[in-house]
Amino acid sequence: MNKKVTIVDIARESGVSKTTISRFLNGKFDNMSANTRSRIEATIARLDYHPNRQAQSLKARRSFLIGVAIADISNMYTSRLLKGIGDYFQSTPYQVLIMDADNDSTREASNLEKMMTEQVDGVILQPLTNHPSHYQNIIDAQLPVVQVDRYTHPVIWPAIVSDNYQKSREVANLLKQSNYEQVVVLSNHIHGISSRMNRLKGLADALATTTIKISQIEITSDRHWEGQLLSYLKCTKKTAIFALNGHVLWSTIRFLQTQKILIPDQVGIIGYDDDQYADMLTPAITAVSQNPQEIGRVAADTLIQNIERDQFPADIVRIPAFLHIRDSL
Amino acid sequence: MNKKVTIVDIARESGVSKTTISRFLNGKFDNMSANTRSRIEATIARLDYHPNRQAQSLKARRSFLIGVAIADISNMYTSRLLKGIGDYFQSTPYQVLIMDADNDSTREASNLEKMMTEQVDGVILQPLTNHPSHYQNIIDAQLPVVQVDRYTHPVIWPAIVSDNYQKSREVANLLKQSNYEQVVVLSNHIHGISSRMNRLKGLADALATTTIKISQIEITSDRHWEGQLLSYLKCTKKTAIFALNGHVLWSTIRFLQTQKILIPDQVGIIGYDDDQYADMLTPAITAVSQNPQEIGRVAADTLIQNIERDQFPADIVRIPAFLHIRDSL
DNA sequence: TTGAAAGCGCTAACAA
DNA sequence: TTGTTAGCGCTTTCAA
Repeated sequence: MNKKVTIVDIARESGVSKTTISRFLNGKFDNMSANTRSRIEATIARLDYHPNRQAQSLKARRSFLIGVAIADISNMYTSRLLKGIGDYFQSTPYQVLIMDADNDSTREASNLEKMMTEQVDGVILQPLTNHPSHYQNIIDAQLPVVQVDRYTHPVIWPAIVSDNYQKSREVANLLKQSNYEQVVVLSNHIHGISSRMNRLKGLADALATTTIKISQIEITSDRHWEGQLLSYLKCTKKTAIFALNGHVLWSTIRFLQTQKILIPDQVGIIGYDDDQYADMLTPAITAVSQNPQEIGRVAADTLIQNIERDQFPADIVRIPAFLHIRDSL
Repeated sequence: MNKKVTIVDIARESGVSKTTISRFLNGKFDNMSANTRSRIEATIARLDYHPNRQAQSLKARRSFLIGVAIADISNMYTSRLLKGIGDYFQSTPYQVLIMDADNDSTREASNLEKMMTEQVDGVILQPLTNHPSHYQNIIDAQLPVVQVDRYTHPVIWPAIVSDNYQKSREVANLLKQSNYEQVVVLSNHIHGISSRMNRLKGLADALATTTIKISQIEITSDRHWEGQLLSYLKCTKKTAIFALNGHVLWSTIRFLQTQKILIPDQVGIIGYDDDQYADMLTPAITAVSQNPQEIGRVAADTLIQNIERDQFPADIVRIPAFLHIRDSL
């Protein structure tokens, strides 16, 4: 490995002091002769010099690193979220440190510890649990944090989320219009995940004054939910399924296909569609699609406002999702 | 913001020198009294101390940062690749700096520049172009690099990819068995992307001795390709479409659906399926699915071998993809 | 078993 | 217009 070239090398080769080089690096040309400036420029290019970020950070007492603590990296919701975040930071001096918790609370804690060690200037957090006590270390450190997709209870940091509650009321209207008598809500572990709880609550509130019955099935790693679902479908009531995220939606449809249960004749279905393929199935699936890219962009912007201008914007910002009405309900 | 607690604070509060604290941090307990050790432990916990990574890096002259330069972050291939990379580094002292080029060569160059400034210890690169001259700066810096998904020509760094060429030969066999007379290869910009070129070449080589005719359509941002495709479908030959990536596959199917062109009666289709939903359509789509997570894991491991043991393994490692035969061909 | 001191690459106050 | 110097938080050599 070749020896790294440092500011001292550039200073020596340019015949000036490293102070002058530092001034050059930081764009302070006010009191610099054009000659010096161009000589430095040439030397830097010739030696392919890159200022050492660790040294700069040490001196500046900030890392220009933003931690992004993600629940699970391998789904399209997260991909698009990261696209929004990455695009925002592209034109800033910040770098993004993405850490995937793989839906494991222990790993999330470990990720946040690592972020502290990396001296991140702020965190974008998709929290795995809704209890602030899980995040005591970053609270104590008074690290700027913006939540995405979900929020803790009580809400201790700004949060950028979809308008889940409102969207579920729209879903409820659809159910009423089509004379459904029963709706089965399918989701992964729901307790403590604000987005899922709001999706359920919006539906429950909107259906409270009707005779439409709500049931709920939580999908676990065993396939117990399939039997439960079948038993709900056995009754004579006109039934719809509401799948609270993309993965659940596709698992459910796949299961219905294997059981030769016809959509929408034998059961209606609606769900959240992370992947935007819902229109490609036969029948096309009525689905809610979110705007995670915009959530990411707004979250990044909110965090930077927070870090650089000590501004704390509104607690919860709701980015509209869109309900695509198609043929499955 | 509260003042950061440093090694000096811990030293003072523990009544020892910072040398001793440093020894503690680095697990050098050989010559340390149990008393001292536990006192330090307590102080660190009490003050919630985190060693400053920038200072450590500066001293150690390495950042423990790995740069991951990705062509486009928002697709499932990349998500699963990142999952594999992240899982690997989880248990190491390295952190991962992911940068998305958004399929823009200029942005890729800028990302690599940023990585140099961040002093990354190595790079995992999904190259946007196949010409090594595009990567002159990281070549000059003698930075350890491992390529994923694609490789430059000539191959200047180890590469972990799918067995694209081989898989296309299998596709060719399928085409022969089903008596197709013509195949239209649909893809994004193909020149300079080794994976796509190999997918095309494998097919061409395997069909060279047959009468099956190969045509190629490159998908651009205008919708010109749709007309081209239709004109190929007008002829009387039994025709199949081979879509070289997931996005192209879905766009094509969506287009065929709008045109009411029946699969596989009027045209057969086969393609690469990043999202693993190909079995859910009607008819289920015959598709190649890759193993990006394993590619990521192997790439990470190869890079670390390279960095830590100066070992340079085989040039190109091919991770088997799998051809799922379903009903669309 | 522990500590003093130098130095990693950079910035900035102060001096010239 | 440019340079000297101290110091950011840590590791490590050498000494005790």
